[in-house]
Amino acid sequence: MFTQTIHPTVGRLPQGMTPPAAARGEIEGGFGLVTSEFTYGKDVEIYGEDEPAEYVYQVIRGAVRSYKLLSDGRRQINAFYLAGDVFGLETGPLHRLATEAVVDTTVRLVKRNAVEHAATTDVEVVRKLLNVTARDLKHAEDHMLLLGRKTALERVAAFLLEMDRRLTVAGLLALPMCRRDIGDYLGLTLETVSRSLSQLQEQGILDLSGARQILVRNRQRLQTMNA
Amino acid sequence: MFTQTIHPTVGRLPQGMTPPAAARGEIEGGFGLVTSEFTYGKDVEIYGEDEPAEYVYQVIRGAVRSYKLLSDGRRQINAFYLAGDVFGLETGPLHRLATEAVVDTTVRLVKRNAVEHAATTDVEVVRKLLNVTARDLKHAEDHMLLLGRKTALERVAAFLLEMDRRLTVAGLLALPMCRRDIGDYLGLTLETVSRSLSQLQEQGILDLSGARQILVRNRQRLQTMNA
DNA sequence: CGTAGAATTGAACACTCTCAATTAGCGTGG
DNA sequence: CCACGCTAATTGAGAGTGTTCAATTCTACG
Repeated sequence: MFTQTIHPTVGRLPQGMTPPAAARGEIEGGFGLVTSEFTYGKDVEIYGEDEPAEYVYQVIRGAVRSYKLLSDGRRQINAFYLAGDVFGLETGPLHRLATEAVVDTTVRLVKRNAVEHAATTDVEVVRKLLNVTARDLKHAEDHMLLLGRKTALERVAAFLLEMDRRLTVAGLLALPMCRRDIGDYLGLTLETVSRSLSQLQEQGILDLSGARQILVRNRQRLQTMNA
Repeated sequence: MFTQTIHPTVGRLPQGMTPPAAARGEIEGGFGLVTSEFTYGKDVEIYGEDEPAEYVYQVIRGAVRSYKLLSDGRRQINAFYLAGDVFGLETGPLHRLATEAVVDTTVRLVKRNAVEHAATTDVEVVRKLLNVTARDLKHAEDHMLLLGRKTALERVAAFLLEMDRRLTVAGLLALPMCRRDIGDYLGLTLETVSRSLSQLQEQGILDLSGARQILVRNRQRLQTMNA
């Protein structure tokens, strides 16, 4: 067995522990560097805020949330990373956000200094890093508009459209995250998220077949709600 | 006279009009490319959302707001760019946000395709682009926490600390933007911004000598409010 | 000075939050 | 396979923060 599941009680990758190097591949399909795979259990921290950035990650299977905390525990989730997404890339020495596995999640890792090294000589590598960062920035810009200016219903509609686009399989949207995660992503409470979803169901726009199994019946009306 | 002020009624840089090439310099102190200067009058649009990205800009003097609009006019200001800041850099073909001069503002411009060209061969240039983008992303991440999870008072405190850091001269903070701009930056109404400032003044943390002339009396208490 | 836009302040309202109770869903073990 | 138990999700009622609308004051500038 090449990958390893760390359970919540175990915590994250211990100091000095190297992920198994048996699995090799490429981040973003082309850094041409040695990579490893690693599996994190549900709710396990991958790295903490202000922790040294030692790896760059790519989600192979599962989902990851990145977030910041205030001193009293208020949390803002900046992004959910799903299969294929690259995360954990930094230009400075530290991670500016913490990340956790939303569900059991397998990631591919590349040593950060390997990427750094490649980036000093290869223009294409730096351009890839720029593209990854620019994608995150675009997402952040859209999300600021949502957080600063949209109503609860508009936020939930936007969330559903984003997730619909990113992880709908066979017409069914299977959310990996709980209502609290959604609330912390949208700047709402979990109750408001729940009420908004119920409201969308009453209006016949959705079908909730189980709290996390969503069928989008009227994509167009969701889009118009998105202002 | 090498620079030109366009007044609000005139609008922005007209189609096909090239900024005067008389002034030369460098963006970020080192792209080594030919640049021009241009001056925009107060409230004049520099570029619109989804407009082709033809230039990269650097503020020489003044202040710029970048923002997104919803269809009904709600506005979210993502950032204020002040003297020295680079803005308008895109990896795609279009600007994803609109920008306007907050006050009469002089900018340095570089043709985007000149930057693009330099970036195909010179690793250092791409690294600079990456650094600029990463700085914007870090700002956006911090701002998402503010918009999603902070109270009105915490937002205003954070805003004052940011502006204090970036443009206090001789102990006095001279804001270039109006209350509505601040509100649209912080996800609040202008009235709430005004009330929060009054409240900070009552508590003796600030001294408002004129609505836009602020003396920060107790920086530390502002920092603790910032949670 | 006079005027127009900007900022402040007040009062009532609304949207979202908080707190609480109930229901649903899911994994575990008998 | 079903029952149990725990967590997640829903729903309700009341409270609160920030908004809206309106009036007044301030300030910058012609």
